Amino acid sequence: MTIKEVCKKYDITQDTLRYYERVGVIPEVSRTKGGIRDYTEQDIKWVENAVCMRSAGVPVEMLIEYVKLFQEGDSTITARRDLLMDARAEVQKNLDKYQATMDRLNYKISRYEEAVKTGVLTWDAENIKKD
Amino acid sequence: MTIKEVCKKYDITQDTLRYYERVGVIPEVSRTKGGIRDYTEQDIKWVENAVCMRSAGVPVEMLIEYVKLFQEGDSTITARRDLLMDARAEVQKNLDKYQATMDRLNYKISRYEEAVKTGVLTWDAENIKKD
DNA sequence: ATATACCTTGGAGTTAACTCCAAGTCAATA
DNA sequence: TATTGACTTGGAGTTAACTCCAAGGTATAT
Repeated sequence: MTIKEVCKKYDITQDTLRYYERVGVIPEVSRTKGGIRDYTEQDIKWVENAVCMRSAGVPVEMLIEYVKLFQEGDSTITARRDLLMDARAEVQKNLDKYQATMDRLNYKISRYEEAVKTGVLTWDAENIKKD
Repeated sequence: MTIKEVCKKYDITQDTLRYYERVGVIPEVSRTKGGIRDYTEQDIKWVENAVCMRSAGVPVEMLIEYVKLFQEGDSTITARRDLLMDARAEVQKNLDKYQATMDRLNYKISRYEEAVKTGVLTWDAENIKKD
């Protein structure tokens, strides 16, 4: 698979994909004789993983560390597990924050829907913040 | 309430709080005769809102726009509602991504837990990716 | 074979959101 | 009242994660 196809598949730019490879967010990708990237299934799995992790804010630094450990072989299995658990804790923390923000936005929007109908913006006694 | 107290309450730095005020993420904060910030309940509500929204990745630019509209008065109520709905859609999209990443991490970690016990890292037929 | 489009690399530039700094002012305490 | 610590401003610097660029190689269509 060419870089163009992979980029389209995951909706990222070629620059981003080359950058990921350059810094080690994904292992080195296989090439044609001419030196042009030709992604294997394996390569694509790594890309998919990177895109997913990045979309949840897992730092590039952490993905690099994971790939490095992976390439060192089975002796790093516990280290990799620990890294994944750290990442998970971080993602969960953010998930909770995002949920809290959704709750706040839903409340505010419900007040605004009301205001658009009645022409008056009101808040519960608890929330005398008027914003 | 002093800037120090507000920062402690929301676990942010004074620089960040002054920056928020400077660029308009929150409205101008009230001052003592000496010109020192003295946050009112209202001011603090704005800070709380900003911190919450930022923690879910709502861009500074969007918060600035909201404050601007708010200060223009009731004629901007529908515009503010629309802005909030845009923000909500964005937060929801990210929430979904975070959840997808949690699922992936949970699966990987379960495989690693197994590997730590048995010494062998295995994957389902579907997931022959070995990472 | 030659033009066209796409690919390569290394390195420089950009963006958002802080974060730090210098020079000076304010306030609480000995 | 003098000193100490916290506060003020405007502006410069930093960081993470891309994003762009130039010079050149590769591959496909005429």
